[in-house]
Amino acid sequence: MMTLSSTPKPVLADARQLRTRQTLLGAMLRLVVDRPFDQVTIREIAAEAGIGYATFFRHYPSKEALLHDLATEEIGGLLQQTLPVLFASNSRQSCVTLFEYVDGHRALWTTLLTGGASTILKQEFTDQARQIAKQEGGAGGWLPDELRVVFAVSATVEIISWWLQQDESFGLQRIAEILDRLVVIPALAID
Amino acid sequence: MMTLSSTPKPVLADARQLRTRQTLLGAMLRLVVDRPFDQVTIREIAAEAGIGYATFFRHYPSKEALLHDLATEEIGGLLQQTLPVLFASNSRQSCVTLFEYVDGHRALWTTLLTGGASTILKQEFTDQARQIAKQEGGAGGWLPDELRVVFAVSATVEIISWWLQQDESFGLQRIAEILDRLVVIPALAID
DNA sequence: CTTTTTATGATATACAGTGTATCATAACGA
DNA sequence: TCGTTATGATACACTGTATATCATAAAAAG
Repeated sequence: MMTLSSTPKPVLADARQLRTRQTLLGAMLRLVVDRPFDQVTIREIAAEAGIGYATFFRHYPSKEALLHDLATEEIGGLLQQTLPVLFASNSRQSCVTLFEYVDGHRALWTTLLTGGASTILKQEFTDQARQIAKQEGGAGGWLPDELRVVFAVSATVEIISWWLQQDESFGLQRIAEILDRLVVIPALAID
Repeated sequence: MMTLSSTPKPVLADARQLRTRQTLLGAMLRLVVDRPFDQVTIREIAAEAGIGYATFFRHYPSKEALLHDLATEEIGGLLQQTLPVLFASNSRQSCVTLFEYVDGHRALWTTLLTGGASTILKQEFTDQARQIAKQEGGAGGWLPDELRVVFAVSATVEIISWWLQQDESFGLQRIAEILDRLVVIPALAID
C-alpha cells in the first residue's frame, strides 16, 4: 500500500527527538482545544510541553508547521476510512462514514476548523486528495480534475465545519445526505 | 432600495476624515496588488498614503478593518450585478455575469483571494448573501438556508479563485457553466 | 563500560510590528 | 474670525519571533 504523506520525512534516529516531537504534538493538541490556534504562542506550547523555547525551533520553523503534522495524521485517517467506501461506488455510505469519523474526533476537528487553523487543514486535505485523485484518473471531462479536488475539499470542509457548530439534534444521516447531494454527486457526475 | 452594508456607518462630517480614509483605501489597494496582504504592515500603508502612523488607528483598529471596507464595496457591486439575473430564474446567465464582473476587476479580486485576505472576503460575502437570502425566503426544505448560503459562498469563492489562477485560455463561458452545475443548481434544488 | 556525539535547557539578545500617549500645528466648520 | 478637531511627529511600552552561545545530560557507537 502506498503512503499518503507528501513529505517523506527522514526517520529520526535519536530517541530524544522522537520524544520531544511527541510531547510538542500533545501540548499543541491540549492548548488548541480551548483556545483558537491564532492566539496560541510558541512560548506557551514550549511551556506546556515542558521543553525549552529555543528547542521548539530545532523541530519546527513555526507553529503552523507543528499543526501541519497534526493535520496530516488526522486527515490521513479520515481518508483511509472514507475513500474505500466511496470507490465501491457507494457515495451515500461514504458520506455517513466520513461524518462518523469526524463525530468520533469531535474536539480535534472543531479546533482544526476554527481560529486560523482551517487554511492549514484545507491545504493538507487538498494535497492528500490530489494524490489519490491522480491514481484514480479523471472522471468527467466537463470538470478539470484539479478543480474537482479543490471544490470537493473546500465544500466538504465547509459543511463539516457548519455541522460541528449545530445542535446535536441535527442528525448524522441528514448531514451525510446533504454532503452527498451537494458535493459528491455533482462533483463525480460524468458529463 | 435597501442598502446592503450591515454596518450603517455614521456619515463623516469633517472633510479631512473623508480625505484620509479615501487615501488609505487607495494606498491599501496599491500595496496589496503586488504583495500578499499578510506581509503588508500598517506602517507601510501609512507611508504609502502619506499620513502619520498613529493616524491610521484613528480610523481603523487594524489593517483587516481597512480591507473589510474595501471588500464590502466590491462585493456589493458584484451582488448588485449578479443577483437580479439569478432571481429572474436565469441561473446560467447569472453565472456568466458574475465572472464578467470578476474579469473586469481582475487585479482586485486576485488580491482579495490570496495572501490571508480570503477569510475577510468570505466573511463579508457571506454576510451580504445572508441578508439577501432572508428577504427571498427559503427555497428547499432538505437544505437549511444558513448552510445553503455558507456552501454557495464558499464554493463560489473557491471556483473564482481557481479560475483566476488559470491560463486565459480557460474560457469564461466554460467556468460559468461549471459554477452553475456545481453550485447554483444543486444549492437551489427544491427537494 | 568508556568514549564520542548530539539533543536539550537556559539565557541573552536582536528585531519587527502593534498599539497608545502627548503636544504643537494646521485645517476645518460655524 | 474664532473655537473645534483632525493630523503629524515623536517617544515609548509591549508582545512575539528568531538566533546565538555554552554547559549539561542523554543517547549512540565502540
